[in-house]
Amino acid sequence: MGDDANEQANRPARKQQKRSLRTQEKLLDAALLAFSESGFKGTSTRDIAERAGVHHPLITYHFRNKEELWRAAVDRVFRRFNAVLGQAYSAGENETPRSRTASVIRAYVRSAAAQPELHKVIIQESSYPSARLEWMTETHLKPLFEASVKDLSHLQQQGIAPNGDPAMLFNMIRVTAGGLFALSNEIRGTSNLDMTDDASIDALAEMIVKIFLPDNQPEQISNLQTKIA
Amino acid sequence: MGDDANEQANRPARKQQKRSLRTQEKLLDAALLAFSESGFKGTSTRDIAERAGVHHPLITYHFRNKEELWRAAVDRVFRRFNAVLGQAYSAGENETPRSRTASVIRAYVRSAAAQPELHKVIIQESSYPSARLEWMTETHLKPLFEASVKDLSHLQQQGIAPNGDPAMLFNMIRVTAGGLFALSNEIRGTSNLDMTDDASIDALAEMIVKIFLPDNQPEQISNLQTKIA
DNA sequence: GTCTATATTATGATAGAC
DNA sequence: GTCTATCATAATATAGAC
Repeated sequence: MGDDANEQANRPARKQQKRSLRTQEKLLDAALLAFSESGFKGTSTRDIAERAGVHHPLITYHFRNKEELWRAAVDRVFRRFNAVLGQAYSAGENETPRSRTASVIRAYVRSAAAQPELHKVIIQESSYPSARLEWMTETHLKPLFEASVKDLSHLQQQGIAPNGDPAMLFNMIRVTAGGLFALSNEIRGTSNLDMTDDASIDALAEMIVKIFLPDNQPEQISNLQTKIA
Repeated sequence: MGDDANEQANRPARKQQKRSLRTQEKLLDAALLAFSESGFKGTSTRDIAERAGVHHPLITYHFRNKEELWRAAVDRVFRRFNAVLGQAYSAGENETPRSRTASVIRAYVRSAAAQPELHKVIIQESSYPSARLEWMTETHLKPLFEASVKDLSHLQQQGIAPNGDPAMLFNMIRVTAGGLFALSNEIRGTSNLDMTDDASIDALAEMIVKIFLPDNQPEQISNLQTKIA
Protein backbone atom coordinates (compact mmCIF):
# COMPACT_ATOMS: atom_id res chain seq x y z
CA MET A 1 0.00 0.00 0.00
CA GLY A 2 3.07 2.26 -0.26
CA ASP A 3 3.30 5.23 -2.58
CA ASP A 4 5.79 3.35 -4.75
CA ALA A 5 3.31 0.68 -5.74
CA ASN A 6 0.76 3.33 -6.51
CA GLU A 7 3.23 5.31 -8.62
CA GLN A 8 4.21 2.26 -10.63
CA ALA A 9 0.61 1.34 -11.23
CA ASN A 10 -0.35 4.88 -12.23
CA ARG A 11 2.49 5.68 -14.57
CA PRO A 12 1.02 4.03 -17.69
CA ALA A 13 -2.45 5.06 -16.67
CA ARG A 14 -1.36 8.68 -16.52
CA LYS A 15 0.25 8.40 -19.90
CA GLN A 16 -3.00 7.06 -21.30
CA GLN A 17 -4.93 9.77 -19.54
CA LYS A 18 -2.71 12.37 -21.14
CA ARG A 19 -3.23 10.96 -24.62
CA SER A 20 -6.93 10.70 -23.98
CA LEU A 21 -7.06 14.31 -22.88
CA ARG A 22 -5.20 15.35 -26.01
CA THR A 23 -7.69 13.69 -28.36
CA GLN A 24 -10.52 15.16 -26.31
CA GLU A 25 -9.07 18.61 -26.79
CA LYS A 26 -8.57 18.07 -30.49
CA LEU A 27 -12.18 16.96 -30.76
CA LEU A 28 -13.41 19.94 -28.74
CA ASP A 29 -11.49 22.39 -30.93
CA ALA A 30 -12.76 20.82 -34.12
CA ALA A 31 -16.30 20.56 -32.76
CA LEU A 32 -16.45 24.22 -31.79
CA LEU A 33 -15.27 25.31 -35.21
CA ALA A 34 -17.68 23.04 -37.05
CA PHE A 35 -20.69 23.82 -34.86
CA SER A 36 -20.01 27.55 -35.10
CA GLU A 37 -19.89 27.35 -38.88
CA SER A 38 -22.75 25.03 -39.66
CA GLY A 39 -24.85 24.80 -36.52
CA PHE A 40 -25.81 21.66 -34.66
CA LYS A 41 -27.93 20.05 -37.36
CA GLY A 42 -25.60 21.09 -40.16
CA THR A 43 -22.54 19.53 -38.58
CA SER A 44 -21.78 15.84 -38.92
CA THR A 45 -19.75 14.02 -36.33
CA ARG A 46 -17.72 12.57 -39.18
CA ASP A 47 -16.71 16.05 -40.24
CA ILE A 48 -15.67 16.88 -36.69
CA ALA A 49 -13.62 13.70 -36.41
CA GLU A 50 -11.98 14.41 -39.75
CA ARG A 51 -11.07 17.97 -38.74
CA ALA A 52 -9.63 16.64 -35.50
CA GLY A 53 -7.68 13.94 -37.32
CA VAL A 54 -9.39 11.29 -35.24
CA HIS A 55 -11.49 8.23 -36.04
CA HIS A 56 -15.15 9.02 -35.67
CA PRO A 57 -16.20 6.30 -33.24
CA LEU A 58 -13.92 8.04 -30.73
CA ILE A 59 -16.54 10.76 -30.39
CA THR A 60 -19.00 8.34 -28.92
CA TYR A 61 -16.25 6.93 -26.74
CA HIS A 62 -15.19 10.26 -25.25
CA PHE A 63 -18.44 12.23 -25.31
CA ARG A 64 -21.24 9.66 -25.53
CA ASN A 65 -22.97 11.46 -28.42
CA LYS A 66 -23.15 14.56 -30.63
CA GLU A 67 -25.16 16.57 -28.12
CA GLU A 68 -22.72 16.00 -25.25
CA LEU A 69 -19.80 16.94 -27.48
CA TRP A 70 -21.61 20.14 -28.38
CA ARG A 71 -22.24 20.94 -24.75
CA ALA A 72 -18.60 20.31 -23.77
CA ALA A 73 -17.32 22.48 -26.62
CA VAL A 74 -19.68 25.33 -25.72
CA ASP A 75 -18.77 25.10 -22.04
CA ARG A 76 -15.16 25.46 -23.01
CA VAL A 77 -15.45 28.69 -25.04
CA PHE A 78 -17.64 30.34 -22.47
CA ARG A 79 -15.20 29.54 -19.69
CA ARG A 80 -12.37 31.01 -21.75
CA PHE A 81 -14.36 34.10 -22.68
CA ASN A 82 -15.55 34.74 -19.14
CA ALA A 83 -12.01 34.40 -17.78
CA VAL A 84 -10.77 37.24 -19.99
CA LEU A 85 -13.80 39.40 -19.25
CA GLY A 86 -13.65 38.78 -15.50
CA GLN A 87 -10.01 39.75 -15.47
CA ALA A 88 -10.73 43.08 -17.19
CA TYR A 89 -13.61 43.64 -14.83
CA SER A 90 -11.44 43.13 -11.73
CA ALA A 91 -8.49 45.06 -13.13
CA GLY A 92 -10.61 48.19 -13.54
CA GLU A 93 -11.77 48.33 -9.94
CA ASN A 94 -10.03 51.61 -9.18
CA GLU A 95 -10.90 53.40 -12.41
CA THR A 96 -13.81 55.80 -12.84
CA PRO A 97 -17.09 54.13 -13.89
CA ARG A 98 -16.77 55.41 -17.45
CA SER A 99 -13.16 54.36 -18.04
CA ARG A 100 -13.80 51.03 -16.33
CA THR A 101 -16.73 50.35 -18.64
CA ALA A 102 -14.59 51.40 -21.58
CA SER A 103 -11.93 48.92 -20.48
CA VAL A 104 -14.47 46.14 -20.18
CA ILE A 105 -15.87 46.95 -23.63
CA ARG A 106 -12.37 46.85 -25.10
CA ALA A 107 -11.72 43.50 -23.42
CA TYR A 108 -15.07 42.23 -24.65
CA VAL A 109 -14.32 43.22 -28.24
CA ARG A 110 -10.83 41.73 -28.17
CA SER A 111 -12.08 38.53 -26.61
CA ALA A 112 -14.92 38.31 -29.11
CA ALA A 113 -12.42 38.81 -31.93
CA ALA A 114 -10.16 36.11 -30.52
CA GLN A 115 -13.06 33.66 -30.22
CA PRO A 116 -15.52 34.45 -33.01
CA GLU A 117 -16.83 30.91 -32.53
CA LEU A 118 -18.54 31.96 -29.33
CA HIS A 119 -20.84 34.46 -30.99
CA LYS A 120 -21.35 32.25 -33.97
CA VAL A 121 -22.55 29.42 -31.76
CA ILE A 122 -24.87 31.74 -29.86
CA ILE A 123 -26.38 32.93 -33.12
CA GLN A 124 -26.65 29.41 -34.49
CA GLU A 125 -28.51 28.18 -31.45
CA SER A 126 -30.71 31.26 -31.23
CA SER A 127 -32.04 30.65 -34.70
CA TYR A 128 -34.76 28.35 -33.42
CA PRO A 129 -35.96 27.20 -29.98
CA SER A 130 -34.30 24.08 -28.60
CA ALA A 131 -33.25 22.41 -25.38
CA ARG A 132 -29.68 23.36 -26.24
CA LEU A 133 -30.57 27.05 -26.41
CA GLU A 134 -32.39 26.83 -23.07
CA TRP A 135 -29.40 25.18 -21.45
CA MET A 136 -27.00 27.73 -22.90
CA THR A 137 -29.22 30.61 -21.81
CA GLU A 138 -29.58 29.43 -18.23
CA THR A 139 -26.00 28.29 -17.79
CA HIS A 140 -23.97 30.92 -19.58
CA LEU A 141 -25.98 33.78 -21.03
CA LYS A 142 -28.17 34.84 -18.12
CA PRO A 143 -25.35 35.42 -15.61
CA LEU A 144 -23.47 37.71 -18.00
CA PHE A 145 -26.67 39.44 -19.06
CA GLU A 146 -27.87 40.16 -15.54
CA ALA A 147 -24.56 41.49 -14.30
CA SER A 148 -24.14 43.68 -17.39
CA VAL A 149 -27.64 45.14 -17.28
CA LYS A 150 -27.23 46.00 -13.61
CA ASP A 151 -24.00 47.87 -14.34
CA LEU A 152 -25.50 49.58 -17.37
CA SER A 153 -28.44 50.84 -15.33
CA HIS A 154 -26.05 52.50 -12.90
CA LEU A 155 -24.16 54.06 -15.78
CA GLN A 156 -27.43 55.40 -17.18
CA GLN A 157 -28.32 56.95 -13.82
CA GLN A 158 -24.96 58.68 -13.82
CA GLY A 159 -25.55 59.98 -17.33
CA ILE A 160 -22.65 57.99 -18.72
CA ALA A 161 -24.62 55.57 -20.88
CA PRO A 162 -27.46 56.60 -23.22
CA ASN A 163 -31.03 56.32 -21.94
CA GLY A 164 -33.51 53.64 -22.92
CA ASP A 165 -34.29 50.10 -21.80
CA PRO A 166 -30.99 48.83 -20.36
CA ALA A 167 -31.69 45.31 -21.62
CA MET A 168 -32.05 46.68 -25.13
CA LEU A 169 -28.94 48.80 -24.72
CA PHE A 170 -26.92 45.82 -23.55
CA ASN A 171 -28.00 43.79 -26.54
CA MET A 172 -27.16 46.62 -28.90
CA ILE A 173 -23.65 46.92 -27.51
CA ARG A 174 -23.28 43.19 -27.43
CA VAL A 175 -24.15 42.63 -31.09
CA THR A 176 -21.89 45.42 -32.29
CA ALA A 177 -19.08 44.05 -30.12
CA GLY A 178 -19.54 40.43 -31.13
CA GLY A 179 -21.72 40.27 -34.21
CA LEU A 180 -19.27 41.84 -36.63
CA PHE A 181 -16.83 38.99 -36.06
CA ALA A 182 -19.51 36.45 -36.83
CA LEU A 183 -20.05 38.31 -40.11
CA SER A 184 -16.38 38.66 -41.01
CA ASN A 185 -16.67 36.51 -44.13
CA GLU A 186 -19.43 38.69 -45.49
CA ILE A 187 -17.82 41.98 -44.47
CA ARG A 188 -14.61 41.03 -46.22
CA GLY A 189 -16.68 40.61 -49.37
CA THR A 190 -18.63 43.88 -49.29
CA SER A 191 -16.06 46.26 -47.91
CA ASN A 192 -12.32 45.88 -47.67
CA LEU A 193 -12.55 45.57 -43.91
CA ASP A 194 -10.79 42.57 -42.42
CA MET A 195 -12.32 41.97 -39.01
CA THR A 196 -9.54 39.58 -38.06
CA ASP A 197 -7.08 42.43 -38.42
CA ASP A 198 -5.82 43.99 -35.17
CA ALA A 199 -6.33 47.50 -36.53
CA SER A 200 -9.97 46.78 -37.32
CA ILE A 201 -10.53 45.21 -33.91
CA ASP A 202 -9.14 48.23 -32.09
CA ALA A 203 -11.00 50.64 -34.36
CA LEU A 204 -14.27 48.86 -33.63
CA ALA A 205 -13.63 48.94 -29.88
CA GLU A 206 -12.92 52.67 -29.95
CA MET A 207 -16.00 53.41 -32.02
CA ILE A 208 -18.21 51.45 -29.65
CA VAL A 209 -16.79 53.34 -26.66
CA LYS A 210 -17.23 56.70 -28.37
CA ILE A 211 -20.74 56.03 -29.59
CA PHE A 212 -22.18 54.14 -26.62
CA LEU A 213 -20.32 56.08 -23.91
CA PRO A 214 -20.25 59.61 -25.34
CA ASP A 215 -18.66 62.13 -22.99
CA ASN A 216 -21.25 64.65 -24.10
CA GLN A 217 -24.47 63.20 -22.83
CA PRO A 218 -27.73 65.22 -22.86
CA GLU A 219 -27.29 65.86 -19.12
CA GLN A 220 -23.97 67.58 -19.69
CA ILE A 221 -25.33 69.51 -22.64
CA SER A 222 -28.14 70.79 -20.45
CA ASN A 223 -25.58 71.95 -17.93
CA LEU A 224 -23.68 73.75 -20.67
CA GLN A 225 -26.82 75.42 -21.91
CA THR A 226 -27.72 76.45 -18.38
CA LYS A 227 -24.32 78.09 -18.11
CA ILE A 228 -24.93 79.96 -21.35
CA ALA A 229 -28.29 81.22 -20.17
CA MET B 1 -55.50 31.03 -85.68
CA GLY B 2 -58.17 33.30 -84.10
CA ASP B 3 -58.02 34.56 -80.54
CA ASP B 4 -60.88 32.27 -79.56
CA ALA B 5 -58.94 29.12 -80.27
CA ASN B 6 -56.01 30.46 -78.30
CA GLU B 7 -58.20 31.34 -75.33
CA GLN B 8 -59.75 27.92 -75.23
CA ALA B 9 -56.42 26.21 -75.37
CA ASN B 10 -54.92 28.43 -72.67
CA ARG B 11 -57.68 28.27 -70.12
CA PRO B 12 -56.66 24.97 -68.52
CA ALA B 13 -52.97 25.83 -68.93
CA ARG B 14 -53.48 29.04 -66.97
CA LYS B 15 -55.27 27.17 -64.22
CA GLN B 16 -52.33 24.79 -64.00
CA GLN B 17 -49.88 27.69 -64.04
CA LYS B 18 -51.71 29.23 -61.13
CA ARG B 19 -51.59 26.03 -59.07
CA SER B 20 -47.96 25.58 -59.96
CA LEU B 21 -47.18 29.11 -58.81
CA ARG B 22 -49.01 28.48 -55.56
CA THR B 23 -46.92 25.42 -54.71
CA GLN B 24 -43.79 27.30 -55.71
CA GLU B 25 -44.69 30.06 -53.28
CA LYS B 26 -45.45 27.59 -50.52
CA LEU B 27 -42.08 25.98 -51.11
CA LEU B 28 -40.28 29.33 -51.15
CA ASP B 29 -41.89 30.38 -47.88
CA ALA B 30 -41.03 27.09 -46.21
CA ALA B 31 -37.52 27.09 -47.63
CA LEU B 32 -36.76 30.58 -46.38
CA LEU B 33 -37.91 29.71 -42.89
CA ALA B 34 -35.98 26.44 -42.78
CA PHE B 35 -32.77 27.83 -44.29
CA SER B 36 -32.86 30.83 -41.95
CA GLU B 37 -33.20 28.55 -38.95
CA SER B 38 -30.79 25.77 -39.76
CA GLY B 39 -28.60 27.02 -42.58
CA PHE B 40 -28.09 25.37 -45.95
CA LYS B 41 -26.37 22.21 -44.73
CA GLY B 42 -28.63 21.85 -41.72
CA THR B 43 -31.84 21.95 -43.75
CA SER B 44 -33.18 18.90 -45.53
CA THR B 45 -35.34 19.21 -48.59
CA ARG B 46 -37.74 16.74 -46.99
CA ASP B 47 -38.20 19.12 -44.07
CA ILE B 48 -38.92 21.98 -46.46
CA ALA B 49 -41.44 19.88 -48.37
CA GLU B 50 -43.12 18.85 -45.14
CA ARG B 51 -43.40 22.44 -43.91
CA ALA B 52 -44.87 23.44 -47.25
CA GLY B 53 -47.31 20.53 -47.17
CA VAL B 54 -45.97 19.30 -50.48
CA HIS B 55 -44.44 16.04 -51.65
CA HIS B 56 -40.68 16.31 -51.71
CA PRO B 57 -40.00 15.32 -55.31
CA LEU B 58 -41.82 18.52 -56.26
CA ILE B 59 -38.78 20.47 -55.14
CA THR B 60 -36.69 18.94 -57.86
CA TYR B 61 -39.52 19.49 -60.29
CA HIS B 62 -39.95 23.19 -59.59
CA PHE B 63 -36.43 24.23 -58.60
CA ARG B 64 -34.06 21.58 -60.03
CA ASN B 65 -32.20 21.12 -56.73
CA LYS B 66 -31.64 22.33 -53.17
CA GLU B 67 -29.21 25.07 -54.19
CA GLU B 68 -31.58 26.62 -56.73
CA LEU B 69 -34.40 26.58 -54.22
CA TRP B 70 -32.16 28.38 -51.76
CA ARG B 71 -31.24 30.98 -54.33
CA ALA B 72 -34.85 31.62 -55.29
CA ALA B 73 -35.90 31.94 -51.66
CA VAL B 74 -33.09 34.39 -50.90
CA ASP B 75 -33.83 36.44 -54.00
CA ARG B 76 -37.40 36.74 -52.82
CA VAL B 77 -36.67 38.16 -49.34
CA PHE B 78 -34.13 40.61 -50.64
CA ARG B 79 -36.55 41.93 -53.23
CA ARG B 80 -39.19 42.40 -50.56
CA PHE B 81 -36.78 44.07 -48.16
CA ASN B 82 -35.34 46.40 -50.77
CA ALA B 83 -38.79 47.45 -51.90
CA VAL B 84 -39.67 48.70 -48.41
CA LEU B 85 -36.30 50.37 -47.95
CA GLY B 86 -36.34 52.03 -51.36
CA GLN B 87 -39.79 53.41 -50.67
CA ALA B 88 -38.64 55.00 -47.40
CA TYR B 89 -35.59 56.36 -49.18
CA SER B 90 -37.64 58.03 -51.90
CA ALA B 91 -40.32 59.27 -49.51
CA GLY B 92 -37.76 61.23 -47.49
CA GLU B 93 -36.40 63.20 -50.43
CA ASN B 94 -37.58 66.55 -49.12
CA GLU B 95 -36.59 66.04 -45.50
CA THR B 96 -33.37 67.27 -43.90
CA PRO B 97 -30.44 64.80 -44.16
CA ARG B 98 -30.74 63.85 -40.51
CA SER B 99 -34.48 63.27 -40.44
CA ARG B 100 -34.31 61.46 -43.75
CA THR B 101 -31.64 59.12 -42.39
CA ALA B 102 -33.73 58.63 -39.27
CA SER B 103 -36.70 57.68 -41.44
CA VAL B 104 -34.61 55.19 -43.39
CA ILE B 105 -33.29 53.67 -40.16
CA ARG B 106 -36.83 53.31 -38.83
CA ALA B 107 -37.92 51.67 -42.08
CA TYR B 108 -34.88 49.40 -41.97
CA VAL B 109 -35.65 48.28 -38.42
CA ARG B 110 -39.31 47.70 -39.13
CA SER B 111 -38.52 45.79 -42.31
CA ALA B 112 -35.88 43.71 -40.51
CA ALA B 113 -38.41 42.92 -37.78
CA ALA B 114 -41.00 41.91 -40.36
CA GLN B 115 -38.51 39.64 -42.14
CA PRO B 116 -36.09 38.29 -39.55
CA GLU B 117 -35.34 35.49 -41.99
CA LEU B 118 -33.33 37.88 -44.14
CA HIS B 119 -30.75 38.61 -41.48
CA LYS B 120 -30.75 35.03 -40.28
CA VAL B 121 -29.92 33.82 -43.77
CA ILE B 122 -27.16 36.40 -44.13
CA ILE B 123 -25.64 35.27 -40.84
CA GLN B 124 -26.00 31.61 -41.74
CA GLU B 125 -24.21 32.05 -45.03
CA SER B 126 -21.54 34.30 -43.56
CA SER B 127 -20.49 31.63 -41.12
CA TYR B 128 -18.11 30.08 -43.63
CA PRO B 129 -16.95 30.89 -47.17
CA SER B 130 -19.02 29.42 -49.98
CA ALA B 131 -20.16 30.06 -53.53
CA ARG B 132 -23.57 30.90 -52.10
CA LEU B 133 -22.11 33.65 -49.92
CA GLU B 134 -20.19 35.07 -52.86
CA TRP B 135 -23.31 35.14 -54.98
CA MET B 136 -25.34 36.77 -52.22
CA THR B 137 -22.64 39.35 -51.62
CA GLU B 138 -22.29 40.37 -55.23
CA THR B 139 -25.97 40.28 -56.08
CA HIS B 140 -27.64 41.72 -53.01
CA LEU B 141 -25.28 42.87 -50.29
CA LYS B 142 -22.81 45.04 -52.17
CA PRO B 143 -25.36 47.38 -53.78
CA LEU B 144 -26.98 48.18 -50.43
CA PHE B 145 -23.60 48.46 -48.74
CA GLU B 146 -22.12 50.85 -51.26
CA ALA B 147 -25.11 53.15 -51.38
CA SER B 148 -25.32 53.24 -47.59
CA VAL B 149 -21.63 53.92 -47.02
CA LYS B 150 -21.72 56.76 -49.52
CA ASP B 151 -24.64 58.37 -47.70
CA LEU B 152 -23.02 57.78 -44.32
CA SER B 153 -19.83 59.51 -45.44
CA HIS B 154 -21.79 62.60 -46.36
CA LEU B 155 -23.56 62.54 -43.02
CA GLN B 156 -20.21 62.31 -41.27
CA GLN B 157 -18.90 65.31 -43.21
CA GLN B 158 -21.94 67.27 -42.07
CA GLY B 159 -21.33 66.24 -38.47
CA ILE B 160 -24.58 64.29 -38.31
CA ALA B 161 -23.13 60.80 -37.99
CA PRO B 162 -20.27 59.85 -35.62
CA ASN B 163 -16.75 59.78 -37.01
CA GLY B 164 -14.77 56.67 -37.84
CA ASP B 165 -14.52 54.31 -40.81
CA PRO B 166 -17.91 54.63 -42.55
CA ALA B 167 -17.84 50.95 -43.54
CA MET B 168 -17.45 50.01 -39.89
CA LEU B 169 -20.15 52.45 -38.88
CA PHE B 170 -22.56 51.03 -41.44
CA ASN B 171 -21.98 47.52 -40.17
CA MET B 172 -22.46 48.61 -36.57
CA ILE B 173 -25.80 50.20 -37.39
CA ARG B 174 -26.75 47.30 -39.55
CA VAL B 175 -26.18 44.62 -36.89
CA THR B 176 -28.03 46.57 -34.22
CA ALA B 177 -30.90 47.15 -36.63
CA GLY B 178 -31.05 43.56 -37.88
CA GLY B 179 -29.10 41.34 -35.53
CA LEU B 180 -31.39 41.63 -32.55
CA PHE B 181 -34.23 40.06 -34.51
CA ALA B 182 -32.03 37.13 -35.44
CA LEU B 183 -31.35 36.69 -31.72
CA SER B 184 -34.98 37.06 -30.60
CA ASN B 185 -35.18 33.50 -29.27
CA GLU B 186 -32.19 34.05 -27.04
CA ILE B 187 -33.20 37.56 -25.94
CA ARG B 188 -36.60 36.30 -24.88
CA GLY B 189 -34.78 33.85 -22.63
CA THR B 190 -32.34 36.22 -20.94
CA SER B 191 -34.43 39.34 -20.58
CA ASN B 192 -38.18 39.79 -20.83
CA LEU B 193 -37.79 41.61 -24.11
CA ASP B 194 -39.91 40.32 -26.95
CA MET B 195 -38.33 41.51 -30.17
CA THR B 196 -41.43 40.52 -32.16
CA ASP B 197 -43.39 43.03 -30.13
CA ASP B 198 -44.24 46.35 -31.85
CA ALA B 199 -43.23 48.34 -28.78
CA SER B 200 -39.79 46.70 -28.73
CA ILE B 201 -39.32 47.29 -32.43
CA ASP B 202 -40.12 50.98 -32.14
CA ALA B 203 -38.01 51.33 -29.00
CA LEU B 204 -35.04 49.81 -30.78
CA ALA B 205 -35.46 52.09 -33.79
CA GLU B 206 -35.58 55.18 -31.58
CA MET B 207 -32.51 54.11 -29.61
CA ILE B 208 -30.55 53.53 -32.79
CA VAL B 209 -31.49 56.95 -34.12
CA LYS B 210 -30.61 58.65 -30.83
CA ILE B 211 -27.30 56.86 -30.38
CA PHE B 212 -26.05 56.80 -33.95
CA LEU B 213 -27.43 60.17 -35.01
CA PRO B 214 -27.01 62.25 -31.84
CA ASP B 215 -28.04 65.88 -32.26
CA ASN B 216 -25.13 66.86 -30.07
CA GLN B 217 -22.11 65.90 -32.10
CA PRO B 218 -18.56 67.06 -31.17
CA GLU B 219 -18.69 69.63 -33.96
CA GLN B 220 -21.76 71.29 -32.50
CA ILE B 221 -20.26 71.12 -29.03
CA SER B 222 -17.21 72.96 -30.33
CA ASN B 223 -19.46 75.62 -31.79
CA LEU B 224 -21.23 75.93 -28.48
CA GLN B 225 -17.96 76.25 -26.64
CA THR B 226 -16.76 78.84 -29.13
CA LYS B 227 -19.88 80.82 -28.39
CA ILE B 228 -19.16 80.60 -24.66
CA ALA B 229 -15.60 81.83 -25.15
C1' DG C 1 -7.64 3.42 -25.51
C1' DT C 2 -8.08 2.47 -30.51
C1' DC C 3 -9.74 0.46 -34.52
C1' DT C 4 -12.88 -2.16 -38.16
C1' DA C 5 -17.26 -3.52 -39.35
C1' DT C 6 -21.95 -2.78 -39.37
C1' DA C 7 -26.91 -1.77 -38.08
C1' DT C 8 -30.23 1.76 -38.89
C1' DT C 9 -32.01 5.79 -40.40
C1' DA C 10 -31.97 10.09 -43.16
C1' DT C 11 -30.80 12.53 -47.22
C1' DG C 12 -30.57 14.40 -52.20
C1' DA C 13 -32.03 13.19 -56.45
C1' DT C 14 -34.32 10.45 -60.19
C1' DA C 15 -37.39 7.21 -62.84
C1' DG C 16 -41.56 6.26 -64.35
C1' DA C 17 -46.76 5.54 -63.50
C1' DC C 18 -50.83 8.37 -63.57
C1' DG D 1 -48.53 18.83 -62.86
C1' DT D 2 -48.55 15.18 -59.28
C1' DC D 3 -47.51 11.01 -57.11
C1' DT D 4 -45.13 6.37 -55.63
C1' DA D 5 -41.14 3.80 -55.63
C1' DT D 6 -36.40 3.63 -55.50
C1' DC D 7 -31.25 4.37 -55.89
C1' DA D 8 -26.94 5.89 -53.97
C1' DT D 9 -24.91 8.11 -50.44
C1' DA D 10 -24.12 9.92 -45.88
C1' DA D 11 -25.53 10.23 -41.23
C1' DT D 12 -25.64 8.70 -35.95
C1' DA D 13 -24.57 5.24 -33.22
C1' DT D 14 -23.05 0.60 -31.59
C1' DA D 15 -20.76 -4.02 -31.30
C1' DG D 16 -16.91 -6.31 -30.81
C1' DA D 17 -11.88 -7.36 -32.25
C1' DC D 18 -7.31 -5.87 -30.88
